[in-house]
Amino acid sequence: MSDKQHLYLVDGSAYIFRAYHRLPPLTNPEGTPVGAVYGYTTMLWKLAEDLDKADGPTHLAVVLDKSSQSFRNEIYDQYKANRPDPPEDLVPQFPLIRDATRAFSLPLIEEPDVEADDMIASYARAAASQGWDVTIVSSDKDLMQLIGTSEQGGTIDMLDTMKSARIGPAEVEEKFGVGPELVGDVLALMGDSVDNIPGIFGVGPKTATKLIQDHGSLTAALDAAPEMKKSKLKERLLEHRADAELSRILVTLKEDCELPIAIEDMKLGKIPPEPLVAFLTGHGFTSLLRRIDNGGSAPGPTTQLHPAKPQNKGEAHAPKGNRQPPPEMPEVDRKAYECVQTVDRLEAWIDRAFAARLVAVDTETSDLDCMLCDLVGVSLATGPNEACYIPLGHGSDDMFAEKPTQIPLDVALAKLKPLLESDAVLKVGQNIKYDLNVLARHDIHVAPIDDTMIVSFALDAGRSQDGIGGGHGMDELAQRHLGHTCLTFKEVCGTGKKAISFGEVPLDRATEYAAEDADVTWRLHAHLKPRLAIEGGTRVYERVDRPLIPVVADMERHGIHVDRARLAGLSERFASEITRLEGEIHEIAGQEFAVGSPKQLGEILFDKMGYKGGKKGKSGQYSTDQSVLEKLDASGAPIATKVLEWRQLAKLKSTYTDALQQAINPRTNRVHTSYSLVGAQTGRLSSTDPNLQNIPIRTEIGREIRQAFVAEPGNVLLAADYSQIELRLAAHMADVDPLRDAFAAGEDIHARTAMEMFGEVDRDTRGRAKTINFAILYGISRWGLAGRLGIEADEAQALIDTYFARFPGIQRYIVSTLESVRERGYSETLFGRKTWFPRINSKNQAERQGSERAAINAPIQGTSADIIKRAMARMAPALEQADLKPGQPDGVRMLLQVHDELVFELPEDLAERAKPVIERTMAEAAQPAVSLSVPLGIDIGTGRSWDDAH
DNA sequence: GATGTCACG
DNA sequence: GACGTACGTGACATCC
Repeated sequence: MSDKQHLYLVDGSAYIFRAYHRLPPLTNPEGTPVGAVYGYTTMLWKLAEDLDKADGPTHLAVVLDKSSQSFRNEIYDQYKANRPDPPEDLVPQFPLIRDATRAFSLPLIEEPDVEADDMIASYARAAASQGWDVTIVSSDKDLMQLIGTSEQGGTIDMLDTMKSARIGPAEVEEKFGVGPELVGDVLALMGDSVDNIPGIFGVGPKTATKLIQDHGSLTAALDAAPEMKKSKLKERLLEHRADAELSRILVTLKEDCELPIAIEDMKLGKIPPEPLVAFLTGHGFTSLLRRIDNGGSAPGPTTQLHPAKPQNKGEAHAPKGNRQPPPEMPEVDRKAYECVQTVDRLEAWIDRAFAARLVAVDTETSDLDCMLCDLVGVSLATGPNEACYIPLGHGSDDMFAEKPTQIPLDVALAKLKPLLESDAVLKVGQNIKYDLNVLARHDIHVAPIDDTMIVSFALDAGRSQDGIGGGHGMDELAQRHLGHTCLTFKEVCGTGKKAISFGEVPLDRATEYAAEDADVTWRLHAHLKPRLAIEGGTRVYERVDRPLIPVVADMERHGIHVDRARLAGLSERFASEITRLEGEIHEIAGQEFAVGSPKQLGEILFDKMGYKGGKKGKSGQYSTDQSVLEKLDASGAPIATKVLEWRQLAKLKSTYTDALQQAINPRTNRVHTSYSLVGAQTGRLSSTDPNLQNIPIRTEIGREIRQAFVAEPGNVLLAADYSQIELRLAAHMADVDPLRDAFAAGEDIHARTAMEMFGEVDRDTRGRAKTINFAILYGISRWGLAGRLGIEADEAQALIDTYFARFPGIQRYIVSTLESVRERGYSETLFGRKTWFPRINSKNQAERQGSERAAINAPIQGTSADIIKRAMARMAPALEQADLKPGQPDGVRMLLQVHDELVFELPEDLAERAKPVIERTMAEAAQPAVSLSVPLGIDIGTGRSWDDAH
């Protein structure tokens, strides 16, 4: 083996297009494609393995196209203009190519304004002129011009990895009939329809080769044209000479590009295993992963094949992952932003976004409620400080006030629509569900999308202890990851009574705020998205959460019908009952007071009336909650009964019957909740404004509120819920055979537990068994269980011991889960969703134990959330396949999700056909990613109202 | 804005 | 020896 340096330059962009077409379409069940990425990964692997071989690389770099625009577009505006959009399922793979390259710790070259071919040419020439050998990993014919040997003895050849073929001067001669130095001349005559290089019309490879062979060069061939005998070819050569000369320039590679990384720095060494393992795991590339684990061959000559153990054992409360140094980007410069006020400038920005293939988008509106607001402006960003704001609805309502210059709303939206809907351009937003809804109301259906808030959640759920949006809000992310303080909405719009709507903000100020939001979103995406692959978040993000965003947006936008008159009737009834009870309470107490004030009530009950059992909390206030009042009630305190009744009615009236009437949207006449995808650390959704996930059901009087949720005439509501899903998952995850058998046999699970625990089943033992089953899911303590069952702590401990003895898997699950969380800092669901527990090793016992209980529960609650989310993402395709017209006025529509339940509205006559489709989609939602050892049971029903559907 | 309470899974 | 006692949410009323 000689000690000659050998540089390999990988043409990554060209590779993935070929890999996409050549490889089987590897996709996961949700259809997230990874075929090309897989091909690319195996290719890098193979190259790295060749390190010590003769002719193998000593140095290696990957070159990618930065954007689809280059200096050639300035020479010829039609350059590559005919190029079709990349296939829809290739687009999401582009960023993953970068992730893969980083996972191999390989240098990555991406330069604006030139193409990958130019960078390859420049590096190849530079290396060869130092006497290095160069291999270009590509089969692109344009690059064949470079093949040959330099004066310094460095050879340049090519390697087609798909055909395992070396391409040297002989192969070029065979293909083109001329040597590499004349390939450019042949190409200039031929043209290229894909790149839209004109060439000479009617001249193909055969003719082009012959002309160059005969005349020795392009110029000579063109010069000889007048002398040729009369023919079609002669005419064409004369007529299109200029085209050929332009083409010659276009196919010429720029060989003097600035080299951003020195070739010496491309030295290929041992591939560090950690990021690679993380990447392979994250994408489920298990066959490659096994090659590392089997003591084998991480690519490259490795001395240490296994990933190092994390160094921060026992320090999980001090995570480092989300405190990375900011990436290399210029400081945010608000003066760099453009306010777009003409169609020309708008078109320029749209072109720029198409060229970049990725654009951050943000909408500004008149109100936080995306179903009530008006669109006020749109901002776009294509890079750091490359951002603009397009005002569309600025100016006060005063008709005499002068409005600022703005592109008319309909004109601007018509221009933006093709960009926002183009498969070839990824739209990135921070909480993009909001923008999806705003734009959908203007008939713009934004896709494909990425969401920095959801990416942050997939990476860092639970890491932040408090803060609006659970620590995934933009201002917070900007501060944490970019070290940047955003302009706040309050700074721009003011606060309180003096607050103005965004449409009243002067344009210069509005531009600074709005364009900054898009700019910061772009930066956050660049920073956070690569972490997904490195840290194993890709699976849950790509397969669970990302596909859900448009699904949930649709549910929000459609809303649900509530019967206003019925709610008003209930409000009236409750009001008079409340008044009556209040009078009776005051009479018993012997004075008037605010029944709704726990402070006053506590003083009345325990000080004035002298009841026993008053317990003061740390705020020095008596507790008067339900359990306290029930005890008083049982010991014969009539006032406690009345207060309990009063509390129930006051709650139902204020929170439901009054508030829901207010929540009816006057435009749609329906109630539109807003779901948060980052609201619960476990991965559950949460629902706000109004919360439709806590509509009463447990009491008779509460269920009357459910009766006000109704279908439109001719339709019915369908409710489908997972039966005991968390217990089923616990049985599976903890390997509890008796529970699994009971579920498999369709038994009453609490009765079975009672039998195992107490040896007999009756109302009492079944009820206690049910309490214990739930206690298990929540992380049990003897005192907690004792309180719930009204027994002593040592009796409760005895029950817990019995439970563990009967179901030994449970204890193993608890111990191993806690061990893992203490060591790694996070828990994981069956689908790989992480929840971090920064206080799991806290010295404060209460804090630590609280984290432990949450950590025991999170994998179960989170897996349940993953499963129903997968069902939701698959629901529309499943209904479509069954011809149930999802989303259409005469079809089936999903309206609500309540953790283990989905609510649909559909024409009455579709109900019987819809039921099995919905049931199957929900029951099979874990598959094929996860194979459960218990069946998932679904209860399903229909009715005019939500109550009737149960 | 914090606290207490209670609606849901 | 004290701590505070089941997991995950959101809305409302009161009070400071």
